[in-house]
Amino acid sequence: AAGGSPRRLWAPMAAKNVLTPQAEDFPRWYQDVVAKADLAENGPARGTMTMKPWGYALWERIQAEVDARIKATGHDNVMFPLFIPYSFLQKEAEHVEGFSPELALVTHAGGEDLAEPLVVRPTSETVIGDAMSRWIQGHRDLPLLLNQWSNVVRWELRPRIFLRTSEFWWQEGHTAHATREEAQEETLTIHDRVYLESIRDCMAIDVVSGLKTKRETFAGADLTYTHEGLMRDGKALQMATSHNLGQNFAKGFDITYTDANNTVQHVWTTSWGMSTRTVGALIMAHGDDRGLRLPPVVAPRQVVVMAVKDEVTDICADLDQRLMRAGVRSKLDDRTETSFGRRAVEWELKGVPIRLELGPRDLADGVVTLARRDTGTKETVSLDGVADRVIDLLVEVQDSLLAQSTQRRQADTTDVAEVDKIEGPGFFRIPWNDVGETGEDQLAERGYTVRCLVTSEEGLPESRDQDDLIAYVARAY
RNA sequence: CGGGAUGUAGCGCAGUUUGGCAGCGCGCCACGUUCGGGACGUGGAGGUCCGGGGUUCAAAUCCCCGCAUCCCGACCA
Repeated sequence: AAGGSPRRLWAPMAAKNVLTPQAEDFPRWYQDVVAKADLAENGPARGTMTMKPWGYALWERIQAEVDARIKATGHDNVMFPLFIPYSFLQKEAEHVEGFSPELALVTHAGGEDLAEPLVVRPTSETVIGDAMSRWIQGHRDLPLLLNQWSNVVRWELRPRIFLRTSEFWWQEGHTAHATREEAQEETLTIHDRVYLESIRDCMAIDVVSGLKTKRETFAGADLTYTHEGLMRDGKALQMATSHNLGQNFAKGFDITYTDANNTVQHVWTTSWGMSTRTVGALIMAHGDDRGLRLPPVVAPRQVVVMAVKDEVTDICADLDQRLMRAGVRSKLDDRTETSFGRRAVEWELKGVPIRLELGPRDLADGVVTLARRDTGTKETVSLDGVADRVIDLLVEVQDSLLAQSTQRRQADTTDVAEVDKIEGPGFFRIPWNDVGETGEDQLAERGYTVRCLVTSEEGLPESRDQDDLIAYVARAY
């Protein structure tokens, strides 16, 4: 390296150590995991994102789990237009006011200026509300349960890969009901079943579930429920929201039905969404110094079978097949022309929960070496019993990751009596009566927000006016 | 929009102060040796130095204008 500066000479060494997380530069660590796990890269336009195969496979797994749960609650999938006439947004006053600053508008198309600008959808309440007004006539048309998987655009000022991109992919559910009670029940069912199960049971992330304050409520909603996860650096992240929209959109779009008494009534609607942000949450909640750690339920590959030497690839292929027949998402790595260390590191960075390493020495002993990604430990298991052991261990790893998430959330939650005592990372529990909207504004000046309100039993409140509410306060992404 | 930086090979960067052959690491290609935890050697390919204008014998480098990106803040329904 003639003429090379000292810094240049140790660049390869430094490159191996960039994953070390430090509180003050956690986002940097996060970006390194995204890059080294080969999940995604920044897109050509500001704040956009190109998802790479491993990142997409992970998102696809999350989608599959969420979609199955949505279908189980009786919803049908639909597809609505990407472009929405600007006038649609203006039909609900709070909605347009809330979204205006971050809208992407198409003003020119087909070689001429458009008579009316088109909004690239930031969410689809308006265009779906327009359809609902035609699709719903009588009470026999209710409830109407729709879900859409789509990309939406919100021109946020500070994009961050996966966590807040200008364009993101999500699932948005939209429903219409005959009564307020039914709409509220739907909102809570989605929140407690579809979303909580997806986040807690599939992604192994423990959350605080509650009601948003007025300040944080979705533009156009009466009530917004949220799941707030706590990331490794003590900052909270909103992982999914469900909205009871009351009759706000029903009145704006004239969505009415004739009830059993031949009276025309406005419907009650809900909407709810969960996005690619959850991939970011997964990284931030479970990642460690060696990269991503994936919970087995959402891992695109749960096990990778590594052939250490060429002569064992056949037996490794058999093992891979055996695992797949046993219902395990297994992958054979027979790239023996690439060094073992490089391959092992690649699967670690990508977060595959279990690696099975099989070489001639193992084969001679009738065993296989099993490496756990979450703990970094290795064990030797007999070749005959490996499938059973793998299945048990996948469950154990899943449980262990959730337990770690729960433990972190509990350890990082502090009870305080005054707003002034809130300082540092983690959640702070404080009676909502002692905060109020004034206290909320004061907290905002110091970078804190009320993430959500819960009842004294940690349950979901039915209204923001209950007396016993506890506020969860934290810094947030 | 306010404050601060940056723009040079696919990626990460040096070179700009003091104008003088376009460089380094990683990655990529070929061959060989390796390869039970991020291998090494030799050779090679790869460039609109963000764009436009100016100064000069000569500009990545100096001057002017523009554009883009990143960081801090505001904003994040």
